[in-house]
Amino acid sequence: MSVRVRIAPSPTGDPHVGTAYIALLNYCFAKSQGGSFILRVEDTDQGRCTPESKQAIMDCMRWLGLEYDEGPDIGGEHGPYEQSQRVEAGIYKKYSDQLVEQGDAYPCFCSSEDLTTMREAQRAAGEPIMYDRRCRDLSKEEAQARIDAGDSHVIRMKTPLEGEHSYPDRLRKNPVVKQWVDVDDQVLLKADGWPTYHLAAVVDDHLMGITHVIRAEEWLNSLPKHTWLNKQLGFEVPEYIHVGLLRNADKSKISKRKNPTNVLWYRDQGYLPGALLNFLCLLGHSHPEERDQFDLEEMVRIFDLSRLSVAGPVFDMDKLKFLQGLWFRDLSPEQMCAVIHQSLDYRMDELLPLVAERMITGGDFCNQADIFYADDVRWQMQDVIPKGWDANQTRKALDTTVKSLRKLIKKGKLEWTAADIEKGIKDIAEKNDWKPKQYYMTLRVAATGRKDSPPLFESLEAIGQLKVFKRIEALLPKIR
RNA sequence: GCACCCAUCGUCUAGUUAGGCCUAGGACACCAGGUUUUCAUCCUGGUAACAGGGGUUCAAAUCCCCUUGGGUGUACCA
Repeated sequence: MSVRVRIAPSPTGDPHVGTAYIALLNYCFAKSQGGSFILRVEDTDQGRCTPESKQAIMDCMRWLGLEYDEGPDIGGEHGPYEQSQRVEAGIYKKYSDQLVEQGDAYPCFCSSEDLTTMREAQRAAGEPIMYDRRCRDLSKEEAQARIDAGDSHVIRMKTPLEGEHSYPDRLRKNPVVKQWVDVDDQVLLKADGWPTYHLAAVVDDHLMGITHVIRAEEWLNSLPKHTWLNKQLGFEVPEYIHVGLLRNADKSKISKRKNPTNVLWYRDQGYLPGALLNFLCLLGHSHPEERDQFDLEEMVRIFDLSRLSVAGPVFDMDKLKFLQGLWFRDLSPEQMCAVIHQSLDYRMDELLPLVAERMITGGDFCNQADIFYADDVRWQMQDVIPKGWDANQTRKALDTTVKSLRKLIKKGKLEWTAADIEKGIKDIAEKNDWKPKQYYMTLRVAATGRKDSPPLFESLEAIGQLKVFKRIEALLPKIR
């Protein structure tokens, strides 16, 4: 039987670098086995999924060169490849009904308030937090009566109450063992009639003939639910393989607060897809001859699941930059030229309005726009410390700014847009009684390295939250 | 809280599946030197790790146990 794998992202927000990572591993595995790589969009969360995000995921895959053999926009024998369309076809409902009929699932009428109360009580009592199964043993008649009466309900899986689930994940030394008592009666069908991930993924993997599921470690805990669902539905269980999560430098799960996680950011910033892929491949995997630089074709050639490590690797931008440098300098002048044009194009609509009035010739764009691309900023200390302020005052102002803005972002009170940034910074200025003349100048110089730059708040937005903070924090210890 | 996963230089890793070839190799970063009008590239060299404790064994980074540390999950999100 030929290998079939899939990448199943949820189109909420920007295409994530973690998705690209898992996609790469699946792609390499499939291609190294002569198999197929499939894109399936899991848009069953009606509140959060957007068509723009779906499009961005497909653009992102194409940009990376991870061409899928079947997917939403190219079709295939097992379509549709968007779960929203499959919901309409009644696919999930059918299997949910089957489980209920078999006695492997049941309707649950608990409201979200009921559940919150229940969880709070469990937390207070120091008990495990999971559904207490109060609807599990409702009689068929009673349940049917409530459904007929139009009571809002979900369908939950009726997990085994005893025994253990053991699974030999091939990346791990020992089988992964979990007691059934620790497994929750997971919701399969929501009150709106749409499936949750668990049902949808298992059903679609089966229907699409998926043989191997290479996914992130965050799914490991729900593995018993998935193997169980497969079995109760009479499906052949695909092989599940769980790989380590990408991490921030502090080892927490990678997040956009601490790393650029939007793949399109790398594209717009002028990174080469090959370099990004090369870097991603080196996380968790290694070349048998310990080589560092190699392309997708080579990755497919050397890819070997037994060479995949399980520990979650730290996403190290320094290494990415090193590889990107190697890749870029390998380009012919013609290729470089094309890449430069393209990366300029990606951001031209955004950046040109900012710098246009300061330009005299076309070439001036480079002089003005460097602040948006640079990784390292060099400051003249006499520019950093404005007239009327001393080193301490300057340091304090910059430090306070970063801390305050970070706090606002964390609380969800600040989106990284010019308007929000302006509001945040004006508040800080007022609170501390700092005059814009000095305060804005020191911010401008700290963030851009220059006294002459486009409007402050728009510039900060365009430079990006991560770079702004990074630059200021790099500057702080140098102020004296 | 409860459950599960993981553990070699600061980081990515080789070595672990088949214990000896490991006085633990490579790469990034960092430091020093060389090339370069400068910077970068490039070249040379250096600092730096088997988390701790018990076993098993003639022999353990490699196998087992405990501790510690880190991570994830615990949603009508995926």
